[in-house]
Amino acid sequence: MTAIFDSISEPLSRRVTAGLAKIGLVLRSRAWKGAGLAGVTPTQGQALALLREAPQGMKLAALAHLLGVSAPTASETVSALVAKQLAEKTPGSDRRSLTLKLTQQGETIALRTADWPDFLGTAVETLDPSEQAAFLRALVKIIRALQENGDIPVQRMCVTCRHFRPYAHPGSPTPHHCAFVDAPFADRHLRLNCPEQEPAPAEQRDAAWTRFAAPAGA
Amino acid sequence: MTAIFDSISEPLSRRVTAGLAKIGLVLRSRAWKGAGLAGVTPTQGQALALLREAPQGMKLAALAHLLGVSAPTASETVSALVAKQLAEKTPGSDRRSLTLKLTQQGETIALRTADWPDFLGTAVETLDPSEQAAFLRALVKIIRALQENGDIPVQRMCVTCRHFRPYAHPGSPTPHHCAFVDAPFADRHLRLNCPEQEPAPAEQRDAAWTRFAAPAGA
DNA sequence: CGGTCATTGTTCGGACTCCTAACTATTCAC
DNA sequence: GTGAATAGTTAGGAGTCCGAACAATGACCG
Repeated sequence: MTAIFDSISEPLSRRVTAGLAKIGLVLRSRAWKGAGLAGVTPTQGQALALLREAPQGMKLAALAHLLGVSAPTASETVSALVAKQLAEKTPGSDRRSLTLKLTQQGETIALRTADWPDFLGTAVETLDPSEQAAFLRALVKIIRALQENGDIPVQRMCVTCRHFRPYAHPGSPTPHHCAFVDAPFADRHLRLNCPEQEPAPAEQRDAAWTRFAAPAGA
Repeated sequence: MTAIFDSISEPLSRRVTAGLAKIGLVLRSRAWKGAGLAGVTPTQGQALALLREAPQGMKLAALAHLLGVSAPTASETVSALVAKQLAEKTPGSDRRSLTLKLTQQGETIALRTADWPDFLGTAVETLDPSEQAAFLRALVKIIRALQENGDIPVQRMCVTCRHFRPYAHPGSPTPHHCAFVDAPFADRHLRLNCPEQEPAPAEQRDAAWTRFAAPAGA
């Protein structure tokens, strides 16, 4: 039953990564055009978005880690934002560290630049809802694997959260449960960046993952 | 049956694009580290990969378009590659245009740098095969939508190919058919970059797409 | 033939991205 | 206290990216 294409094609996972890379490429190139209009460049825009998600402020090293760049690059980027009066450096806990915060203007710009990948959202919406949900579920799995491997900074995802109860309601259309808001939910509600997320202890996390990742969800 | 999460969450498509953006971010940052070892930078590596797929050579403007950058940027990038003796400029059809080709060394490096997203391949392989296939299918849909919208250069995909016969074998595990090699295939074999691809005329393309995209494939 | 006009690619100036290496200031550990 | 770790900056260099202005060449038209 093996098709000829199984032997003559590149591996499936390779074609998938190629596809993801193509999307990454266009995101990068769009970021220059789109974010450029708002007067900020891609990395600066990314930094604004990250700072917006951390209203209590963020250290430079943390920002560098999240951006996936070295400390000097982050330092330069922040300096540029400060020069544009979109962010400010406030004293941190130490006298050597500092806390980064957005200014009023920064908030405004951050909201505006958060829209730049809208063209991609439009493309995603050509998938029907159940396909989007399955796609999101697969993305979560991929990102978790990257995180587990140390290839990506730790994300505030449901699947590694203390309040996540996968398949607490088997058979239901909303089979999972969030113990924080005490409500059931489905794959389509999975979050990558929940403000309420708290990392679960290792043992709980592994058990939850095993249960969540089972093919049939059984 | 609407869950509380439907009202308090960001839209599904937005969370999907956020996930794709996160993967794009790590690809970018990895490209600096990984490709840096081979002595080429991300854009240069990307250019090598594109040139490798076009053994007959490529014009500068075409490369710029595929890279998603302006002509000056492409010109600089190519100059860097030529200086490193990884590519060469040969006369084109005109006396103003030129044809870009890889050198022997360039081939070697292109093969090496083609490996850099391997860490992502490893993560993708944590999905079971049927989930990978569904993921690829969804990626194809997204990329097609981007292409249709002019957000991404035209790709050599099965779904827009003259030889593509979606669901020519309904009910079979390999329901589609490629008229070029005259063999059946499945979603998991879909290609994003087939050397044999020839764009189908508009009418055929639309008919094939309608048939392919139908939820049940019926 | 000569005059436009579009095309192909380059150069220029400037801002940003990104790194490693070297540096200052501060804090912690013993 | 002295020395090691930590937080961030500066310096230098290669690369990425753009728009504007430029030289060629080719195409078209009167």
